This record gives sequence, structure tokens and C-alpha cells, in this order.
Amino acid sequence: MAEDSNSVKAVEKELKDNPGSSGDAIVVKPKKKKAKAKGKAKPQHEGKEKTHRKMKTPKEASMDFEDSGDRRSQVNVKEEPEEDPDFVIKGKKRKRKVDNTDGPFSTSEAPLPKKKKKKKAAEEGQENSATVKKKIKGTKDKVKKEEGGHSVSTKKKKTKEEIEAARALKIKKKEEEEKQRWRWWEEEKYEDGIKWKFLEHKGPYFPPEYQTLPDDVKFYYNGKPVKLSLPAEEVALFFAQMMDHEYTTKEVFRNNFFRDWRKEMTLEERQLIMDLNKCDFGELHAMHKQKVEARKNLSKEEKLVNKEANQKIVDEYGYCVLDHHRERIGNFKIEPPGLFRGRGDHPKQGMLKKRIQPEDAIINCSKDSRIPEPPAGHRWKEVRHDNTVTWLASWTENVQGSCKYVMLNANSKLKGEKDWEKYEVARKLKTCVDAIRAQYQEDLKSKQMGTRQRAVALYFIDKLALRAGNEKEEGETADTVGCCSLRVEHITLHDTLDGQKCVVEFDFLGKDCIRYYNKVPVIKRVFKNLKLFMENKQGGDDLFDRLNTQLLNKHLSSLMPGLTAKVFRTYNASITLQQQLKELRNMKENVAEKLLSYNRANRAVAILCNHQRAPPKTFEQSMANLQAKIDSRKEQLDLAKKELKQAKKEAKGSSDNKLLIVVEKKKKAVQRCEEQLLKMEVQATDREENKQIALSTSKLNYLDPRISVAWCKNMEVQLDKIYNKTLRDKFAWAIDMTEHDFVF
DNA sequence: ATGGTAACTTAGTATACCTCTA
DNA sequence: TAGAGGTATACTAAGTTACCAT
Repeated sequence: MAEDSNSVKAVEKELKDNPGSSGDAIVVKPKKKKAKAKGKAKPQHEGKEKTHRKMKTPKEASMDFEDSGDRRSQVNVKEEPEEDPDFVIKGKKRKRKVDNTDGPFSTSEAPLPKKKKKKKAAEEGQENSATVKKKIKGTKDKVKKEEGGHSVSTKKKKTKEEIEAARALKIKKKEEEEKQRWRWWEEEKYEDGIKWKFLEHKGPYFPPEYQTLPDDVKFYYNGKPVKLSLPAEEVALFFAQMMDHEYTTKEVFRNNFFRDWRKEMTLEERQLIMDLNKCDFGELHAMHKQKVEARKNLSKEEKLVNKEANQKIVDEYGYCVLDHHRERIGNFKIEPPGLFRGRGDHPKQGMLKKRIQPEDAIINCSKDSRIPEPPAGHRWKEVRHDNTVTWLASWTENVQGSCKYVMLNANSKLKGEKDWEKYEVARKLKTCVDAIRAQYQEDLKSKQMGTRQRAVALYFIDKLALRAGNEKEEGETADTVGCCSLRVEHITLHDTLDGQKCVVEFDFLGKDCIRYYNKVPVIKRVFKNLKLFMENKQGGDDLFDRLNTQLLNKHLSSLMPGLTAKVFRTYNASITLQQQLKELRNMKENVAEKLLSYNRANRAVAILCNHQRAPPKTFEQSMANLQAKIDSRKEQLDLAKKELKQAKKEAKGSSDNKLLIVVEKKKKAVQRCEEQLLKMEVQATDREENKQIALSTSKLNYLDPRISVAWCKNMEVQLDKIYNKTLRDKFAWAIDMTEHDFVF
């Protein structure tokens, strides 16, 4: 946890030795903009069950800090010379050299033929290792089969053969897939913001129309059965379906629902149904539950039929053709109507999310493509041909009035390229992060209040990986904040706390109403500035009243093209992973232990980024089960050890081959037991540490996949141990191009 | 500058699905 | 061979950022 080596600390020291102008010199201008009055200091987390569950104890939170401190020391490892020094991010400025093989995000004049060769080699390596793996797998299967073969009935044998056949099919399919994969990363990039040249698709898939209730299922008002009109009935069912959730008891939810429901009613209905509390949805609710149950209990065949029907829909609507390649669409289904349930204390919870009609949808495709047919009797709102955007269809959602898009899957070129670019920007930041840090350290002393605030905000964003924090319209969304939108009530300053000086205690709700709680020692100058910013302010006032995300990002982009607040999150996440992996590296470990190390590195990032999850409902149970398994395995091990001892004793002095064989067997049994035990214990540790932490988000969005691919190569761990199929597809570009010596 | 919004990324949760075990 | 347990996927809300109009 030595923070000494990091630049922040170094500069801090320098500053300490050279105390410059203090905050007193600053003239605090009165706060200007921001129409919304946020006078009242809202009590935090009231009634937020979600938040509550996710609350961390202060102890855990301070552990968080230690982790981030740890990370700090990693930041300044000796840096490799940047590979693409002339990398320019701005899409518009990016120009691709036609005749070199450099990465697509480089404008480098110097050709890098080396890279191409490397790539070729990587290709071969990949193929080779894949073939080898396959072979090994094949042999193993065979052995297994032979082992079981003669002692088991023919029926079982057949099953085994079937299993093997299925496996072979899988492998074949995989090969096929690999062959068909579009290796877009080897191709030229398009000019200036052009996303595609040809795009054809079938349009979005609409959810089925509402089917009216069976006659024996009734809605009651004031104890009397009421046959509702179709639209009113549909919305009533939405409510009935949610009645197991606690939020249907909430005032806000109920009011919003009732208001919107009444809008769907006929005049008569509206006149009759005046009070939600007199509504009895019991039968609708029971019917829904029954349906769910019935669906669960479908026979195998029926389930298969359903599955095939779904597959047909996917085959028809789930793909598009983009520049000669068939690409999977991410969300080709129009979102079905229902009741809106935002996250946390959302003021709009319970409102009706309306059914989307083709007349609401805009289609985007090539002029010369087969234009998708709207559903019978309908027409599209608009068909356009805009190849500067990536969406295939869009509509406006009625609850928040925002746009929704149909876009491609994460494994598509369009998404992959962007993702790659994101990591290249973050790597670029690595080359200038020291300078930027020095700059904001300097800015902490600025005469300009705005500059100081910007510097402090940047310090938080860099050190704590906070989000930018846009302003939000009050009353439209839950009250959450990011860095720039922090309010005075969200931090508490402690001159000393637990033996540490200048501690800032953060407590606020961030994205998705996830609580951020952390106690962080900061450098003196930041601390002093915070005191200054908080002077004469109420809890509900903005901490950074002279700053917003636009200003911040504008400044950042002047420091490095393409630099925005979120790049720091990507950068710090990836560099942390790399550093942690390096630190935890131990070739002597077995695979399970190596994976635990990887997960721990991943976890450090997840903690940094505050990626939380609800502890799985079955957590305690499954933990207990695992512990029971461990215990029984321990007993087994003891037994096996005893038996080994016994066998040894018997074999001692004897040259009887049989006895020696027995000893060997027992030895193996002990060994196997030990291995399994270790594996389970490692698993238990991993799971316990992961209780409230979600690793997937950072894996998916923040960690440069090349770091993980290189780690696997170096540690001789199979990639599929850390990346599932989806991830491998998404990161195909990285898997293909990364060698063991990759450095972020 | 400010404000609005289009476009796209990031986020957690519900549920479908798969695998292993009793 | 069901079903428990765990993982993958679907879903969609909630962010960020660029860009445009005023």
C-alpha cells in the first residue's frame, strides 16, 4: 500500500514544501446558473430498500480505500514506449493510411510492418493451439468411453456415444463459426464518421397483441365484477402481474399507475373506478401466477417447440447484412408495454410504458436494400438512410421521452471497433497521465474558483474513478449524482479520522441508485479547497458550483484529443487489472489458484468502480452447502490418509506386487482428495469475497481484453476459464491480435 | 454560454438455460 | 432423471458525450 511512489503523492510533497497562495485570495462569485432550486438538504437513502441492502459497513468501505491506495502505487510503473504515438481519436480527424498495416486508430506515418508479421504468427499460434486442444480433448473422451465401455449396459454406452457425437458437432460448429467470422480488424477503416456502406434488415420484431382474459377471470371493483375494455384490461393485468413486488404498495407507484390507467379507460370506466384501493386484481394475479407455473411445467417436447419457434424469430429478425457480412442484432425486439419501474426512488415508477406501433418506429437502412415490410395493415413512421449512425430502428419511449434504438450485437464490427478504440484512447492517456496529474495539482492553487473546482473534481475522478456526473432534471429521475453534481451533503470532512489526516467521507447514490460510501484521505490542498467550496453553503447546494461536465470535458479534450472524464475510469480500471495481475503472478499455482488470483485482480477493479450486486438469494444456502461438501471431503481425506498408512504398513517389507499397487492407489486417492479439497476451498474463498461485488461489469466494459488474453497466454490458463462464449465473441479482435507480451 | 437531444455506453436484475448430483 | 445450483443471456434503465440551435 505504499502510496509514495505515485505521482499524486509526489506532487503533494512538493506542494507541501512550497506553500503557495491559499484559497483566501479567491473571490467567490455568487453561484449563477442552474434553474433547479435544490434548497432542501434531502435526507439520504430514505426508504431505499435497494440501497440498504447494498450498504457497506464502514470497515468494508475503508478496505475499498486501501484498495484504491494500492492501485495508486501501480500507476507509475515504468512505462513502455507508446506504440501509436500519433493516435488521433476524433473520428473526423482520423484518417487511415491506405498502404500500411498499422492499427486502424493510428495516423502514424511510419509503417509498422512488424505488426503484420506478428499478427500472422498469432494466427498460426491460435490455430495450432486450438488443434492441439481439440486433439487432447478427443483422446480424453475416447479413454473415458473405453473405461466405462465394458462394464456398463449398451444403453449407457449409446448415450456416451451420443454425447461424444454432440461434442464433435459442437467443435465442428465452432470451427465453422471461426471460419465465418468477419475479421474486420484487419480491414481498412471508413472515412469520417461513415458507419456502413450497405445495411439491410427485416425491421424490429413487435411483441404479440394483447389477448383478452378468459371469461372466468374477473376484475372486481368495490366487490362487484367489472368487465373492462380491452386497453384498460391490459393495463390492469400489468399491475396484477407485479403484485408480488413490494413496490406496488408504494404511494408513488400506485398513484402513477392509477393516473395512467385511468387514461386508458373508457368514460364509463373512469367514472366508476375512482379508487385504486377498491380494485381487486386477485383473479388476474392468480391467473398470471398459474400461467408462469404452467410454463415452467411444460413437457420437454413442448419446451422444444417453443424453443424452435423462438429460434425462428431470431433467424428471421435477429440478423442484418452490413457491408456483405451477416451480423447479429443486439435487441431486435420492440420493448413490450408494461409498467415502468425505474431504479431506486424513481418519481415515475408505476407509469404506463405504452405499446409501440410501427407508426412510432423509424427504420434506418440502405436505399438500395430490401426495405423492411411493416406488419400487415401498418406503415412505418419513417424510413431513412443515414449511414453516419449505427442504429437500424428507433422509437421514442413515452415515460421519459427518450429515444430507444435497435442496434447491433456486441460481437459486431460496429461495436467492436468502437470498443477497441476506447481502449486505445485509454492507453493514450497512460502516456500523458503524469502531465495531466501535475497540471491539476497545479490548478488546485489557481486564482480562479472554476479552475480549482475543476482540479478537485478531476482529482476525484482520477483517484476514485467517479463518473462525470451530469446534471439531471429534478423530478424526472431518481436523485443520483456523479462527480460534478456532488452536493455538499454528500461529503463530510474529517481533519483526522482513524489516525489518518484530511479524510473525506463520501456518501451518495450514484448511477442506478447504487450507494457509494468511502472514506478517503486526500492531499492537503484538496482538503483545503473542499472546505472553501463548502463555505456558506447548504447541504443541498452543489459542491462544484462553477463546474459542470461540459466544462470539465472541454478542458480534458484540450489536454489530449479524445480525453473525457470516463476515459479515466477505463484507464484506471485497466491499469489496475494489469498491475494486480503482475503482483499476484505465481506460476507455481494450479489453475484454480491462478483463477482466484485473476478474480482478485478483477475484484480490485470492481471495488474501485463500485460495481455492486445484490447478494444472490441463494447465497447463504449455497455457501453452507459448499462448506458441507468441504467438510465431508476433509473426512474423506482423513480416511484416505489412514488407508494409505495402513496399506503402507502392510506392504512394508513385503515384495508382493499387489500390495505395492494398493499403496500406489491409495496414494493417488489421497492426492486426488487433496486437490479437490483445495479447489473447493479456493472456490469458497472466491465466492465469499464476491458476495456483493459484480465482476462482470468491469470485465465487459472497462478491462482491456488484451490484458486478460496476454495473461492467459503467460499463465498457461485456457481463455475460456475467464471468458465465456459471449465474451470471447465480443473480444474476438483482441483474442486474435494479442500476444503474450502485450502491455496496456 | 446554455440548453436540448441524439446516439451510444454502462448498469444491475430477472429469467432462461445448462450441468452436475442425489 | 429430476431438480438444485449456478451461469449465461435478455432486458431495459441510466448514464456519458457530441452536436446543434439559440
